[in-house]
Amino acid sequence: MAATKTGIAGGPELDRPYEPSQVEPRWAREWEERGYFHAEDASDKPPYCIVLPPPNVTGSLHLGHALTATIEDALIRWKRMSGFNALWQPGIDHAGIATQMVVERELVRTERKSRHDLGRAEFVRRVWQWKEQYGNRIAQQHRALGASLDWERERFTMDEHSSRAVREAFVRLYEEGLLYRSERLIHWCVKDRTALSDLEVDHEEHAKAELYKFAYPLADGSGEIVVATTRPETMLGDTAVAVHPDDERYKGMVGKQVKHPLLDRTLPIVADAELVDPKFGTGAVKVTPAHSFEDFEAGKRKGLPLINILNLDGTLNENAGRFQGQDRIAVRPAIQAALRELGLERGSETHHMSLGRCQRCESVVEPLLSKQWFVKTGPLAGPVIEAVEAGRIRFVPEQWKAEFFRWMRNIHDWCVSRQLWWGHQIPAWYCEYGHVTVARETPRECETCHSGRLTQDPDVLDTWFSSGLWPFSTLGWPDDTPALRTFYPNSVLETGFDILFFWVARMAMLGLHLMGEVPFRVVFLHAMVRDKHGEKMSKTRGNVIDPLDITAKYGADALRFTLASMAGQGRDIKLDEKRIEGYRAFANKIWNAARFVLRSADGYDPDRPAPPASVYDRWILSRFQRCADETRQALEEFRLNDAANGIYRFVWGELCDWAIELSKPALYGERTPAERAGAQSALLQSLEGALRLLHPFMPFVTEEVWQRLPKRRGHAPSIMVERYPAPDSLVDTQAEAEMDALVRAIDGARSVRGEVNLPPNQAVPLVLAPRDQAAHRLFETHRQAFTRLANASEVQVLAPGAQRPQKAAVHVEPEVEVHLPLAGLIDFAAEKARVEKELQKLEAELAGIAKRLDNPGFLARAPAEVVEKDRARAAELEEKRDKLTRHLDRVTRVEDGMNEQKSGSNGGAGDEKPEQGHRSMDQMGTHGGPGHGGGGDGGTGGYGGGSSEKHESGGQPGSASGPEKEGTGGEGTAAQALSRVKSLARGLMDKAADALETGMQSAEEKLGEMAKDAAKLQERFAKQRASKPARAKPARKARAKAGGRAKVARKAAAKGARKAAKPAAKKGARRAAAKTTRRPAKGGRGKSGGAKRAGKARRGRR
RNA sequence: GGGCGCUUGGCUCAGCGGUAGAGCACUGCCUUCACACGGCAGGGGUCGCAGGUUCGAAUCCUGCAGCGCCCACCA
Repeated sequence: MAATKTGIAGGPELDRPYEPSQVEPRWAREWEERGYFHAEDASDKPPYCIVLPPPNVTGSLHLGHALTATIEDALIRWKRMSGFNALWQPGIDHAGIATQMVVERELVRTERKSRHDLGRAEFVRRVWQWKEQYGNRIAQQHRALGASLDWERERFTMDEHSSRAVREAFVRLYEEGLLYRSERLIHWCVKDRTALSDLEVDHEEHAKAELYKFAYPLADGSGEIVVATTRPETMLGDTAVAVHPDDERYKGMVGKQVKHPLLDRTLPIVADAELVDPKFGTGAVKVTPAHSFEDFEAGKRKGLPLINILNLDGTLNENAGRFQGQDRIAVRPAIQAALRELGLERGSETHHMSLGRCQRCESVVEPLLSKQWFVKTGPLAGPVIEAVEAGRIRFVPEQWKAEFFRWMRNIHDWCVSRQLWWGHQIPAWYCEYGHVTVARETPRECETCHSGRLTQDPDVLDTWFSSGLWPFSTLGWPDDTPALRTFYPNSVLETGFDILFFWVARMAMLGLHLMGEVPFRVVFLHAMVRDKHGEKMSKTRGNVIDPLDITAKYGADALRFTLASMAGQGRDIKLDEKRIEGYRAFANKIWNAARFVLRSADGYDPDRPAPPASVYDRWILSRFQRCADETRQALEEFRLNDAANGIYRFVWGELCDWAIELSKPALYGERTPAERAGAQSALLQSLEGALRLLHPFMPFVTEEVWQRLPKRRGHAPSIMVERYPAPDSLVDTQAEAEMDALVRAIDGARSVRGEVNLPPNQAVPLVLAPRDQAAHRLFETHRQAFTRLANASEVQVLAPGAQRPQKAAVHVEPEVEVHLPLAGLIDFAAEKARVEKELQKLEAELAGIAKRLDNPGFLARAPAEVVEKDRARAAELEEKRDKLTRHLDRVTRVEDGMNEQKSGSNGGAGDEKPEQGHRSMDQMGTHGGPGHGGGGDGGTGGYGGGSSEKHESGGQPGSASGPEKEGTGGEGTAAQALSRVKSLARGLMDKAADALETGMQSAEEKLGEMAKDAAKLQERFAKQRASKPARAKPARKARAKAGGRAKVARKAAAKGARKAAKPAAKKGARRAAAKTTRRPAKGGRGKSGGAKRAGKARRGRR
């Protein structure tokens, strides 16, 4: 069909369904080749900059990356379209430990060699080789997602420039005394044989341990002191026993010496209130300053010596005497045995403690005395705290600020040296006399003694040191570059909350210190994407989902939109593939809407769009503008989910469900040429605008469709360099009000149709009874809308106050009563039940309001507008109630008439009565029209005599109505109940399957849980049965007797009965959605669209 | 041990003081010429429990229970 030719070679026709795989790779390539992703170093446009959190070079794209990319690309594309010089800075992190481990494993696997076999230089060369081979993968994966990163600026934390920045930062901090080398207790991983920072240690909660007690004999032989420990082996490094100074038990012992039972040493008994909790254990603590952080501090206070008993691989060293060479954990029984032999064992108990494990390899981390480099964080953190307090850095969501403060205010010095080979080697050199020279370039001689024999510190820097410089090192720092001047501070730093301390805090400290200004204005933290069990996805768990598999299946657009729509979630995002599937349908919906609109776009001139010709045109343009305003607002506030959902709702619930449907007659040439042009224009404009609104979220389908739309002269060559929809003056409250009334009336007609079980494809006549002249004009104008959208065979609009048809089902709105004169098609007993049900609903709501309005406290204290709203609502409900009551009267009498009819009398239609009162009037005759065949013309054959035929042929309504009146049950109800139970059961099964699959629960636990759930299920089922005791069986009987047609009546009657006890109303619920005018876009598209929502809100304010 | 967060229909989640919502799933009807990756209609929740504040509470406060996360060197 190729409505408009695109500039893209090989573009598919607007085939159906939409096929993302044919579109996405092409545009991803095209955009990049055209240079759209590139930002200028300097520009007249205002700058906007986000740096992509550099993924690990070993990384493969997972859903966390995809979420990051989705959010950041949405922001960048939005800003770019809004006239900003938008830079999204890409890069890769060398990821010290992680990468070294990956390459080491690979080495063992392929060559059966360790890195030591290769030597440092060769090993590092291999890592680079690995990087060249695989390091580009994640960048390609980002391209597939449509990420508009400025690839020309792509960086690596180990590239020459970054390395220079690292050395510069190191030297400056050293010179300022903010970086020092010191022998201190650090976390040591004996497996990876490196120091770890505090953050790289995970604490296993409630680790089960043995609290072991043994006695130290006093040196003077006057007795013993019993200590409790979870680590008996560390007694080899003990240099004291501590008690609480106020502990009466040990008062006389403080100052005495105890004899070490296994080594030839004595140690003092000291008093320390800080270290010792007299209530714990025996109240006496063995002190091992070299192997416990707490003891280390105590040792400092008491001037105790440090005895290191460990080698770097976790075995005991020469200080362990005869235990030398054994592993520190494996040796434990031997130590215990030795103590037992000496008769010093004093029992043990089970104890729960937290155990530090290496984040990477999970081995138990050892506190170890070691010489390492540290960053003095106190002086760096202070200014950052001030900056955040002053609002120079803002947190979104704000709750993270508190967490950030907590950490920053209790910050410890940062151990930055790592005993690895892969990373930035520390720019410090030592001469043979132990002097240190720290320099930017390799020095020739020692700056202290001028010795030429220098050795560089073999250690490398923590990966986070280089990524801590990322917001400015990528822009050219330490040079003063135009890019740095333009894009520092970055606008937003967006990342997962899990690296708030690792990365964000360090960037804030280093950035503020080295640049003199905070590195970013906003810290925007997103949730973690979890697997379907809520488990964190990680390589070690093996539960990583490759987003590209998802992309291949549903398209990058669908994945991105899903992630964006869930971006509001605080901590966890449990991704359900079904959701993605749903949004693929959305892309397809857009595709087809465009297909349709383009099909009748002939004659449309985008440079001279026709003015709106109908309410529909003005309405959809107005709604578009509201959607645009709300989207921009949501984006400004980082509510991406609200933005995405709002657009979804506009496109599906308003543009497709209503605007397109209502415009069809005009587009098909059934109206005037002006109306046709107006409809074309309004639809194309709102579709085109919606595409631009949506582009940051679904870049591909919006581009592909946009290219095919007729465009203005001088339009941009791509939607991604078009302007984002700006404020305009399209809002038309008049049109919205009219549409609102119209939509409610049509919805009402549909609803009645549904409830009396008319098949959608069966056209039936419709009679509208408007409240006043204005309503009359409105509905007269829009008769055709009912024909099309409520499948009316004929629409008659009565004069206000005119006689209503009597054999009808009805829906009441304030402006209009919608009558379906369906004699012969429906069972009036059912209609009666239906209306009674609705009346009950109304009464319940009225009662609620009345209770409030009768409450003096409410009247006195509630805001005036709340009271007024209630009054208005009450009036509305009362009016509706009256109308329905009158309708019920008519139906009741018709029912009698039908009985007569059944018995042969053909009358029953003569007892109509006027609306305004209860005067009996027989003179109506042909007045009302539809009631009497003569009122309408051809179409009215649907009721009256002709319909009787249908009636009879369709089943036996008469016979159905008999049992129904008492039975009030239905197969519909039975089916619903069944589906209910099925749902519950499914949930149960899913949970069970999950639990078993993950092996997270023991079978016993699971059984207990299932039993509980099963009880709940049973209870519900019982409740459901109890609420309609006599129903199921009579219903079945009735069906058997009455045949299919009786279903209508049964269903309606059953519902009436069921609902009687429950005042809560579905319609009321729907109305609730209307109150949010600010954000009508909650959740999905909804059945009734925004027209209704907005309309209801306005009505409420009246 | 300290701190934070969560508990709303079968599932995943919005709502956070004024009439209980969305998507998926479920039920019924409809292959009407944009779309069955569709349309229309419908069923389903006393918002974890117990108190309190308020004219009014999913919404605010307190306590309890369950779940999760972060921080911390308690032997």
